[in-house]
Amino acid sequence: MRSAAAAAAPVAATDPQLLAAAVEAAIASRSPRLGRAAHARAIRLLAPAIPPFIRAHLVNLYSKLDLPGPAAAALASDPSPTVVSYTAFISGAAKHGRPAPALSAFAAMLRLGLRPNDFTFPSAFKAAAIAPPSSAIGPQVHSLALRFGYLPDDAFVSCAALDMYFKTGRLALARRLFEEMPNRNVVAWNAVMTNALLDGRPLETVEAYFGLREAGGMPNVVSVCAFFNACAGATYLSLGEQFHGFVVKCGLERDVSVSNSMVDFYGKCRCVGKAKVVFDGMGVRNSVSWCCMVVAYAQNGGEEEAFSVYLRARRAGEEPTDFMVSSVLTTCAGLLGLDLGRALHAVAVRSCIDANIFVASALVDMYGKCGGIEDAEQVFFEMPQRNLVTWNAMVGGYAHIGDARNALAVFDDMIKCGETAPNYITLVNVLAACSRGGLTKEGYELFKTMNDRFGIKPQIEHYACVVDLLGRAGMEEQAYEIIQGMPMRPSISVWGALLGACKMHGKTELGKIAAEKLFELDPQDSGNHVLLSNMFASAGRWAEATDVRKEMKNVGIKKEPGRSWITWKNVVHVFQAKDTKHEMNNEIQALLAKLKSQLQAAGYMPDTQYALYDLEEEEKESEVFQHSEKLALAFGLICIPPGVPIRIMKNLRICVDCHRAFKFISGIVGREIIVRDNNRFHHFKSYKCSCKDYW
DNA sequence: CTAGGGTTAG
Repeated sequence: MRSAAAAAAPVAATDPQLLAAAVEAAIASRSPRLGRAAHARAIRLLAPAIPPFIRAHLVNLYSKLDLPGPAAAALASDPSPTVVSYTAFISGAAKHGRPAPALSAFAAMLRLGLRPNDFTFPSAFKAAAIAPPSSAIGPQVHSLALRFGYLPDDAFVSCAALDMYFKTGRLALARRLFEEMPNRNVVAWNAVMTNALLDGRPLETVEAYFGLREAGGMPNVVSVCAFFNACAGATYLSLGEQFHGFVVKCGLERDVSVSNSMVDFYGKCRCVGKAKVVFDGMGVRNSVSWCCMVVAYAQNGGEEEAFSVYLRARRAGEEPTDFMVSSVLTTCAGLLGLDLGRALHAVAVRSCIDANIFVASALVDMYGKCGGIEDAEQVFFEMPQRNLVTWNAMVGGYAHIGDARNALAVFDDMIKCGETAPNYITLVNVLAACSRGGLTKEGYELFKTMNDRFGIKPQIEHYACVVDLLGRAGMEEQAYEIIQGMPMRPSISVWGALLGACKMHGKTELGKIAAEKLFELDPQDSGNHVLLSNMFASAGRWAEATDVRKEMKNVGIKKEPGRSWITWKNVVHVFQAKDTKHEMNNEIQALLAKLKSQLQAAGYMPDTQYALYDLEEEEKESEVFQHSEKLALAFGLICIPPGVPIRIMKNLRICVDCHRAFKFISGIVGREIIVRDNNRFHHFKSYKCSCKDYW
């Protein structure tokens, strides 16, 4: 901020030194506006005789601020450009990911007979490293550097060449250059370490580090970051912990980037506590530090903590960056916090980062997961560019609400557009959409042809989807055959899908088989036991239902209590079945009684098949009328004004009777009701649900 | 006045 103020201060004299200082300040402020002002001042005060070094300053100014047009104009308007102006231009263009202008400027200076120096070559290599790898530009720059005598002796030039060979995928050439380097410094080792990381070979990063140490070298900040990064990627927890000790001894942990990479490392190794210790101990933090801490919580099930770290960052004066907003949005998706997500969308718009592809994709994902499909569509259709993750998020959004038609349509668009090939996640989402939307034939066809059409072999998740798909449609036996023909061991989700289907269609015997497999794979899970017990109960096989319950008790498995919650005026109201503790219990009970008679008048019959024990019908009826989701709905109907959709969350699947009742209630009282359970969304409107009773 | 290797996200 100080530098911005300096740049804004008027330059009174035509003193070139003062002007140069103003240009430096404009660069530091990273503000194109101040940069243009500095340029205008230079032209006004010094034209027509601008000293050569000021011209180089101006080229540098525009290049550093990433204003390619003005930078090129400033260079072109210079009657006698120097190596320095050209190098500044090349450097800026390379830094901002514009290899083409950088390399053509390099060619232009050669044509003018200007001799590239030891500053020029590193920037030229940097540009060559990000040029299309098919072009042979990198080796050409290499031979020039040889001819001008900067290779192999100049350390800066050779390190830049090394990095270029790695980044353009010429591994053999890179390794040979590395072997032949006479001055193999830390930066050379770092280039090996970081490029191994980029190519997904963390073990090689660690090995290169030990190579550096054996050669008697000392790691610097970059080496340390790369090492932690490798440990994070490969979850080498104890190696990273040992390294942490060493880093502290060297005093390198005082560097912000090093500490950031430690926070990230501990987070990725599922040690949020240790991440927090590092974060709390940091004397200086930057926006990346806050972001690493948010991500550490978010990726370890600490959505609330992640969000509160974000709020702390904002209070500490951090601007919301694209990194931060996209990270926090995933926590909103996890919390199902549509309101929080909307608020973040507004933040993104205000900070002009809502079109960033990461942010926009995160928005599509968040809206899709939080039940705001129209908002997801709007973001999706308005974004300037899309990539694989964006498409997957949109298809996934449709899958969540079971809109198979639109999921298939978007998938079709993706294929037709031809820029992005689908991956296995895309196909999981499409199959899941078909399954939930009841497009059995289309889904099954896609499953059978996905390898031929897209070169994606069905993996375990695809099998789980297709078992679900067939199972929901009442083809449990066919699903079972597919399971038996699987080339890999069926997972929990595969057997779970079969069990769910058997429960849905009362295929008790096959369900028993699936349940037993599940008990083997995950003996502590309560959900499967409950499902099997309920299945016996609905078949009237009460003795077996009770046996399963007893077994659960013996093994010490507790059923997770069903909970539903609803947010009203920023307060979360949580309900459990038969809950009477809520402050508005009397009003809730009164409304439920009234609804019950309205429902019966409308032709609703309670579905008591899943009431847990062998009770008399009437008792079962009152039992299902105290389910947590019904209590939450009654509360919502009392508090939330007409016209506003009522959004309810549940930690387990919505119960069959509640589902039936909600359809009636949505029609009787003319309200939109949206239930998000642990499986999917249900949109109730005018006696119907978006799932078409197929879930 | 110009230079190499770097931390965070969907």
